[in-house]
Amino acid sequence: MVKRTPVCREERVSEFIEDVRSYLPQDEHIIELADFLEAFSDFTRLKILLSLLNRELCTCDLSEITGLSASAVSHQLRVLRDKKLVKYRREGRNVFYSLDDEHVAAILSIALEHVGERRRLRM
Amino acid sequence: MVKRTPVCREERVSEFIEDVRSYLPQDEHIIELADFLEAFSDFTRLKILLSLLNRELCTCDLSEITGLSASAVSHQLRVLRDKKLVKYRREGRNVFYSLDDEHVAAILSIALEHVGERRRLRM
DNA sequence: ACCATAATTGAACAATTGTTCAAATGTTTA
DNA sequence: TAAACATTTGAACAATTGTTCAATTATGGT
Repeated sequence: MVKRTPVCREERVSEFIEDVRSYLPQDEHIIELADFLEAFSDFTRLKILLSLLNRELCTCDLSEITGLSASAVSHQLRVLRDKKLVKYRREGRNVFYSLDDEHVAAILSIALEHVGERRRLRM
Repeated sequence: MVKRTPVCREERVSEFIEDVRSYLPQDEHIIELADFLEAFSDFTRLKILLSLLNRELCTCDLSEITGLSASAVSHQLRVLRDKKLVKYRREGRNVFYSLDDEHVAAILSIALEHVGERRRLRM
């Protein structure tokens, strides 16, 4: 019996698949990527990030702005800190947060553009 | 008793908070944004998207490339379709998928740059 | 009409997530 | 050293997620 691996690419299968694979980052790096992008996936975290797009804010500001408890905000800020989307500095009793770098701002604005465009196209 | 709302911004509180809020998109739009960005948060979906960065691929190719069952891939493709990250066309028995627009590719490359940079900084 | 291949679907399950609540830690001022 | 405010933490819980498995739909070839 002949080897009958996936038929959708016939004989070319292994080299074709290998070619596409060769352009992919290593699994380990894709995991890092997913970990980073996952931070953008929650409503509360996005609201925090969008607020920080304009200026540095403390936990208690963010609690007021989002209408969530300081605890809930702090838990999400920890996620954003761990995934390196925000940086922070303490000033007296307050801890002020800001976006970590321009990549974070860039992703937010491209995504805003995308959904804005889609909305205009009625989707 | 005097009104004692959040103390971290004293009397300026309401106007300050309102000012930050005024720059935020409506909640409804933040939900759309989260919905879109959430699609990037999973390892498998990311691998699919990164594969499609180079060329159009059918479900069975993607199954081979990712090493996942056709069913698992198809479930994730449905998510990507619903959230408008990919478009598709049928050709005979095969359904070919490709990235929906440049925004998707742009987000992927900025994110790759971000984690690459972070990696170089040993984080 | 039948069979093989391709793709999708629905139900089920374990695993993960985000919030709440209560308690603890820092920091400043009296 | 108290008391007040700001922030963080850990445990617990409901809700959501991604995969597997079995069944179904779709298309093309014989």
